[in-house]
This record gives sequence, structure tokens and C-alpha cells, in this order.
Amino acid sequence: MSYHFNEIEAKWQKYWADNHTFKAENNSDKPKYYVLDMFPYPSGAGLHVGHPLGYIASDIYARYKRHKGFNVLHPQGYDSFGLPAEQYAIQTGQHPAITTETNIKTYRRQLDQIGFSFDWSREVRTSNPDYYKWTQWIFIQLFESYYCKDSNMARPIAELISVFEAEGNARINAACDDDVTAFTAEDWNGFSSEEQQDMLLKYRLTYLAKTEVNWCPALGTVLANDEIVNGVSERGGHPVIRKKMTQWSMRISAYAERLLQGLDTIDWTDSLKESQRNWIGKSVGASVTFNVNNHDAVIDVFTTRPDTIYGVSFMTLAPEHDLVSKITTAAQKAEVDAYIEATAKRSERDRMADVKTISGAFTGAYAEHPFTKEPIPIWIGDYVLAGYGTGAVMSVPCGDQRDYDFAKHFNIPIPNIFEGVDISEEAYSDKDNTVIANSDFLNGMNYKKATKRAIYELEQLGQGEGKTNYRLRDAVFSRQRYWGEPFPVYYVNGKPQMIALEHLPIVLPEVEKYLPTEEGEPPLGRADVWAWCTESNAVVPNDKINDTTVFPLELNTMPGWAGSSWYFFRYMEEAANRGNVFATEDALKYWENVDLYIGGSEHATGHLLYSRFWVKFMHDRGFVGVDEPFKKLINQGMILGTSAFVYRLTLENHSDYLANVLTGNEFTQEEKRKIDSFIEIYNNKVFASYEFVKNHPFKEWIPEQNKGTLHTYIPEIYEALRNHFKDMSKVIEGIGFTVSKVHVDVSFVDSSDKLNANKFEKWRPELSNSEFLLKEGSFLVSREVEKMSKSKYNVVNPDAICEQYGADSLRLYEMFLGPLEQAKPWNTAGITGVHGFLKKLWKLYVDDNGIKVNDAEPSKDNLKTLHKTIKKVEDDIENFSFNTSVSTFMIASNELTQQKCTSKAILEPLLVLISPYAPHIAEELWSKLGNDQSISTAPFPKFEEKHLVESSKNYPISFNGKMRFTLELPLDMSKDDIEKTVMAHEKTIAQLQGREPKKVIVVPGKIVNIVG
RNA sequence: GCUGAAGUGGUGGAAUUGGUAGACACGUUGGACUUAAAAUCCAAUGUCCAUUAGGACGUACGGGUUCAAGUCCCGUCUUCAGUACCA
Repeated sequence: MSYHFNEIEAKWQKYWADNHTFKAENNSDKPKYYVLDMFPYPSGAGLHVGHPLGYIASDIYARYKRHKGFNVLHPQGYDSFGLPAEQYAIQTGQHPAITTETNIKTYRRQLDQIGFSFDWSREVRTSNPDYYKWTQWIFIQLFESYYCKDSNMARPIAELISVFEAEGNARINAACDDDVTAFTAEDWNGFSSEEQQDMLLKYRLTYLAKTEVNWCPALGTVLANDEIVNGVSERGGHPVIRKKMTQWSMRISAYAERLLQGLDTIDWTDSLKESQRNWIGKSVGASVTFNVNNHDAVIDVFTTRPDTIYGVSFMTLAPEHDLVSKITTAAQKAEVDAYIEATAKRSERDRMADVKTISGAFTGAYAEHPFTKEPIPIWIGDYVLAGYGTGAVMSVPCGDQRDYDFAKHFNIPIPNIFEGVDISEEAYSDKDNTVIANSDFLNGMNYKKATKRAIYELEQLGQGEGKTNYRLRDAVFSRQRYWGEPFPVYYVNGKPQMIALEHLPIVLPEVEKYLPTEEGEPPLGRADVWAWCTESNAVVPNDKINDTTVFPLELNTMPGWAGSSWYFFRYMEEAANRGNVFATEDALKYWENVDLYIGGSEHATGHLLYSRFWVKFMHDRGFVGVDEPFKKLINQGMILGTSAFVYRLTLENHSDYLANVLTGNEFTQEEKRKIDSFIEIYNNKVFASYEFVKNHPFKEWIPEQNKGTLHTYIPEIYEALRNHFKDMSKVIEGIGFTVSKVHVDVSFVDSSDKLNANKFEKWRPELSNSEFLLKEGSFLVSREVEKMSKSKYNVVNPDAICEQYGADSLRLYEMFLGPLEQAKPWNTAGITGVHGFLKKLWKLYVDDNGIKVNDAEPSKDNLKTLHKTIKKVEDDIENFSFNTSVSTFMIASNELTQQKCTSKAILEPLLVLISPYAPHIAEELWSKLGNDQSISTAPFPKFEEKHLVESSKNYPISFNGKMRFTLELPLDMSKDDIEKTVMAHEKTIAQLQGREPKKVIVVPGKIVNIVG
């Protein structure tokens, strides 16, 4: 009986589905464990072998936890709103819901065939109205909340309103827009309803604001930064302009400090936490107000170094700063205007990328130093960004390198305010060893003391205060797209109104085209039935809009991160109980949060920050009990492709070339004609084995297809051409060629990098009848590691692997490739190693007569092999070191085969160890051993130290640290006895050649080292 | 520039606390079986020197600590990822 993996795998996948083997229970005596994969977007291309890597790892962990007696929640679903489906819809007119459905089917089939232990009964899809009903509900809750800085949490907006009614906003300490001014209870009560709504919007956790976006008029849409290349759109190369649009924003900045502090409570990688810390960008310092001379104006700056305030020798404003036009003197106006114009032309990217060019202009105006009252020239410079802080800097050239460079460039004085520091070459930015000088009351103080004192003195003057600044900006939440969640919002007199929970979901309307309207409105502007009737509480046709009972609905949709910011809570509830709540309290209480989250690092500052924000908000408002979504998080590394290249010859007639003329090589008309017809037949059809190119000095210069040309004279190839085309040497003499490197589909190449010429010729019509220049009888391709992508022909589909080797082989091999978190290249050739292991494993249990396992008493060696495997595998899984477990399994099966082990006492527990990795073969052999229950909850074997206890050790004997030979000695031998035995050994005597050792180091159980 | 991770045979990688560097695989070479191929099995395989015995070198590079360094310390280089005129 041999190992028929296809049959076995299909059988068990069906069994698991039919028996709901992996259904999680919401009521269980077992401890809970929640393992989650990052939400997949079901793309049209389906899965390639890189995608399941993280799913396999999490599946191993989930299965392991079941063996360890946990009630495991391991769900899966789809982040099914998104741009690709919408773009496909724009191109083809096909409704995104249909393509999404098709793509999900493909995904599901591919996932099923890999044998994941998902509880599919809990599947969610963000584009499903039953789901996005609750996304809309959360949005409403954000709208109905403000952030109270006193209690440091979100609270209902109603509380704020009652304070406004009773006493105005003077005592309110809340996160709000910068432009909020003070008002009294009388003011508030006197406000019109519209004025009150406007004011509340400045406090709400989601609010409407005019935000600058990258608007592409030609595409009629807003683009993300990475969709813009060199100032034009990536698609189509259309111009992009900065445009202000009214959009929903999320007041995530209110949570900056808590998002930062929360990082200390979760088990994430340092690099990930570091990215989030950088993104939040906390800096502690002071805000300082400078009066502008001869103007009724002030410049506010934020500085992290108030201690250096006496070193200020100029101010720099962003060219876009509002004050610039007001304060610029007539004499400087021309220069300043020219500079502003030049800056505006430079794209944000150019401006940021160019660090070397120092540019700026003097406004002619002066500010007043708060302490010395000296005039300080005000400059503008594009190294100051309008969007960060206040858009203005107090420039301290002696302490900041950029200020220093600017001052040097424009001959601005650089006063030195540091004691005993040379600043003639560069700025001195070391905070720790600073002693302040030339600074009046700050003289002699260190950074800490001087900072404190400077802030105190500024407060006395009323010109500054201590302040903490965060880089984190509020997140824009509107998208001008079709395929996303509609907002539960309609507008009365232009003011947003929320639709009550009982009328949700507001379902995405039908449109006849998925493009923006001609007027530049989002695609929902094309919907005919998209108005809200406050009497029937229903969506009604637009022509009913009367602005008394029927109002227009919001035209934007929500961004991709809306649905993915809370989906992990939805999984906690069983589908049957999801009707009236996003998840019941019991479910939320039982599952708490995700214990293990696995996914790619590209979500470091997007999804992973936004979901933390939403969870903290939901926690504040009492909707969930936890305030972090993901306790432990692991990033899986990317799987790269191993591209294959062939070397193609592009032929030219060189009969008249100098080289031939010089050698006296002449061609007759007849010969030239032959050359031409040869080229006609064989141009771009002759391929040279990589062996010919391998040692060429300019190998690196050989261009890829269509990427320039390089004439390469490779004598071996001429030689090969002459051999290949017998009796045509004269023709060959007259031919010149260019070699270019061409991607070839990796499925045509075998494990030894030999090309399958048949498959290659059938690939494309123009490749038929190709000629191959072999070296030593074989045609080799070259290989390079690149990102896996269709255009590089290095994509490997898991379907093909499952078909040829089976899902268990795929699972093992993905793990075997290397550490989970590291990027590593895929090379299908290596899979024969793990596949061979599974066959060997099978043979350990089954021979031609069926199962061969018996009740034989296990030998000492058998037990040793089993228990060292238990220990190693358990440690490995706990440390997410899955690659080393696979090696351990191989070693165990090699050893047990060697030992001719047939003992059930060994082979049965071994199956449990392997089952998280290769569940199908484990189930099959488990049932063959007579078990009638699935292996999935069989207890994990218990490690027993006693089987590993050794009586002797093969000591390495080193001389001056170099191992020369080994010696088997009893472990209970004393240090002295070991030394005596070793010193008396003939090999030791031979090594020493009569020398007297200076010292003998004996570490019992480890090593002996003889020095001298 | 900054932050983080990493650099080990032809290749993927192992070495968990400083203690036998290269486990386990792939590939390669040779052999067995076979009419042949596939499959399977056996052996060798870091580099160099040597017929053998054996020896020298060897974990990016240069130093250091130690009886002993892939592992610890200092410096340099390279690669990858993230981020960026962040005041």
C-alpha cells in the first residue's frame, strides 16, 4: 500500500467539513485560544505559494493548541470591499459584487485544498450588508462621542451638550479642532441649531473637515501618495493637483498618547512597535510665541529645545505659511514671490527627496526675541513643512544641522551658546552633554535644567508653555469610490445627520457606471435612488428630495480600513446570534481579544494602528471589554520567486563590419544573401545555455529583454554556433549578435536548472522551432531571486503543488524553507525533500501487506528518539520556529526507520506531533491504527526526561580551543578522573609531542580543552 | 540621514546559555537495481595541501575579551525592510 496523498487529502478534507471538526464552542470548560490571520482581500489572481505561508503557521499553532486542550477559535473571512474589484468594474461594467463572489469561490477552493482547520461557520465578508450594518453603527457611535482629556477617554456627546448648556465650554478639556473659541452658556443657548451643530462637529470623534487631497482631474478621483509618480498619476500619467475637499476625518490624534502607551502592554516585535512609535511621533518641548515687529502678528513655533532659545538667529516659515504675504516688505516681495512660485512647482516628493539643495528667501521682516528683544530676521524655506507643527521654526543654527546649513548658505550669524564646543564645522546636537552658555539666566545649566527654566520664564512672559507634539494626523475617512461601505448619513441644510440603528444597514445603491460623475462627484452621485425620507425611514428616489422630509444622502464611501478595524470581534459570535448585535456580550467576554495574530508587516502603520484606535474607542464606550485587539503579533516574511532566464541571440548581418574587413574576410553577394536568409530564419530563435555566459566578464551587463542592447563578443558562442550549424561557418563569420536575458516560466525548468525545451517551444508561437546551443549536452538557465510576480513568470500556484505533491508536502515545505519572519526565495525543486520524508513516514507504518505497527515493547532507542522529538517540537512551536521542527521530524523518521521500529507506543504519539504540520497523513495513519475519532483533539504527548538521561558523553577533546578527537567517557566521572584519563590517552600524548600543558580545562558534560 | 533586521558551503538553512561550525534538505558526483526511464536504496560532498595518516584555512571585513567566539565588546562595509527636511 503506497502513499496516495490525493485520495487521503480529499477524504479528510471532506470528513472535517462533514463533521464540523473545527467548529469553535462559545461555551466550553477548556481555556480559550484565539488564532487569527490577517484579513485576506480576495484578488482575481487567486493565491500563489507566498500567500498561505502565514496561514499554515497559524494553522499549525491552532492545531497544536487543540492538542494541548484549548478551545480554539481559528476563523477566516474576506476583506471584500476594495479598489481592484472597482477598477475591474470600471473596465468591464461587471458589478463588483459579482467579481468579488467569483474571487471568493476561488480563494475558498484554494484554501480548502491546503487543509486549514478554519471554523468556516463564522466566516465574515466586509461587503455583506449584515456585516457593514455594524461598521455603519460604529461610525455613528464615533460621531456621537467626544474625547474628554480629563477622564482620558471617549464619552457620549450628550454629556458635552449638557455642559455647554449649563456653563459653556470654558472648563471643557477635550480633543477638538484648533479654531474653537470660548463661549458661555448664554452664547450656546443663543446659537442657532446650525451653529450648535457646527460647534459640536469640532468635538466629535468623527467630523467633517476641509482636507487637502491629491486630486486628479483627468481620472476624476483622489489618489493616494503612492499612486502618484513624479507629480503625475501612476495610471495614465495625468497631472495631479492639491485640492481642498470636505471629507470625514477620524480624530485618532486624541488617542496618540494611549496608542503609544498601549504598545508596552502587547507582545509585538520591536520593529513593529518602533514603526508605530515613529508614526505617532511624540516629541516633548515647548510652544513659543514670537511677536513680529511693526505688525499686529505673532509667530507660534514648537521646539524640542527651548533650552537653546538664546541661540536663535533667524526664524523660518514654510513658504505656504499664512503670514508670509502679510509681513513681506516691498523690497523683498519680488524675491519671496518668485521663491513661493518655485516651491509650488516642486512636487511634495521632489521637495522631500532633495536634501542637498538649500534654498530660501528673506521676507524683510523681523521678529522680536522674547528675552533679549533683539530683532530676528524672518526667512522662508521649503525645508519647513506647512503640514507639520505650526509650519514655522525658531532656527538655532548652532544646535541643529539643517538650521546650520541654512545659516551658512545665507551668511546668517551662528551664535554659539554651548560651553566648550567647537561649532566651526557643524552643529552640536548632543543633548546629554550640553552646558548652556551666553544665555543669561540659563548659563551653566544642562539640557534638562535649562529646558525647565526656559519654559518657566516663557510662561512668566505669557509667550510660551511646555507642550507635547504628536506627528500623528487625524485620518481621512471619506473615499470617492463605489465599492465601499456607504455612510449612514444624510444632510439637512448641509449639516450631517445620522440614521438610527433600527434603519441600518444603508445598502449600497445600484449605479449604471462606477466612475465619478461629470461634475466630479463620487460614483454614488450616479445613483437615482439615493435620498433619505425621514417619514418612511427609507432610501427613496432622488427626485423626491424636498429638503423638508426627504434629504440627500452622503455620496462618499468608507475606506478599506473601516471594515477591517473591528472584524475580529465579529468572529467571536456564532452566525446564528449575530442578528441584533455585532457580537453578544457573552461572546466578547469569553474570547476577549486575539491571542495570536499573523500577517504581513505592510500593515504596520495602517490597519494595525486604526484597529487599535477603534478598539480603544469601543472600550471607552463600553462596547467591548478589552482595549487592545491583538495580544501577540507575528509578521511572516515574504516568499520571493526564483526567476529563470534564457539567453537569446538577436542576429545582425556583420559581413561589412570592420572586423571582417581587417581580417581580410570577404563575402560574395551570394554569401551575403545566405547570411540574410539565415538571420530571417533564426533571429531571436537561437538560445545559448547559461554555461556560455556564466564566466563572461560583462555578464552583469547583459540587458534584459527590451532594455537596451549591448554587443557582446563571446567566442564560446561563435564556437557553439559553428558546431550547431554544421557546414555554415562562413555564414556564421558574417553574423554579429546581441545577447539578451529573457524571463522564462519557472515551470519549464527542473531541479538542476535544465530547461525543458518542449514546454518552452510550446509556450508562445514565436518560440516554436527554436535552436538551443547546448554545453556538455545540457541547456541551463540562470536564476535570480525576485519578488513573485506574473510579469516575471516566477509565480508558483499552490494548486499545482497540491496536485503533484499534496497539501501536506506543501505545508511542510513552506515551513521548511526557513524562519517564518524572514523573507526567503521559493524553489519548487526542494519540495522533493519533504515529499520523500512523507513517503518514508508512510512506510514506517504501512507495507505491502497493510499496517505493520504492532504492540512490540519499545526499545530504549525508540523511546529516546520519541521523547527528544516531543521536546524539540514543543519548544519549536512555542517559539514559532517551524522550520526546525520539520528537520526534527525527518531526523526522527530516519532514526526510527534505522531502528526498524514498529511499536505502537512510539508511532502513535509521533502522529500527534506531526499532525499540526501534516494533518491529512496523520489522520489517515491515526485511523489505520484503529482510532475512530479525529486526531485533532488527541492530547499532545507528554515529554519524559528520563528517556533522555545518558550515562556517558562523547567528549570533544580540544587543544588550544581546536577540537582534535572525541572520547567517550562516563557522565558521572569526576573532573580529576576525566583529566587523568584524557592526559593518559595516546592521542593526547601524540598531540602534545612531549610538551607540558599549561592548563587543562574540564567542563563536565561539555568539553575538555588542553592549553599549552 | 534615522530606526529595525540581517550577512554561515554551489543553494535553502541549523547551531536555544560562549563549549565538536555546516544538523536537516536541495543540488552535484559515484555506485546498486532496471532492456531503459522513473521510483527506490547506498556512498561521497566547506576550501586548500597530502597517496595515506593527517594538516592548514574557514561563519562579511579589521581589532579586542576569553582556556574557548558564528555567538560577547569596539570599529568598518554590505544587503533588506520601514521612515523621512518632524523643528
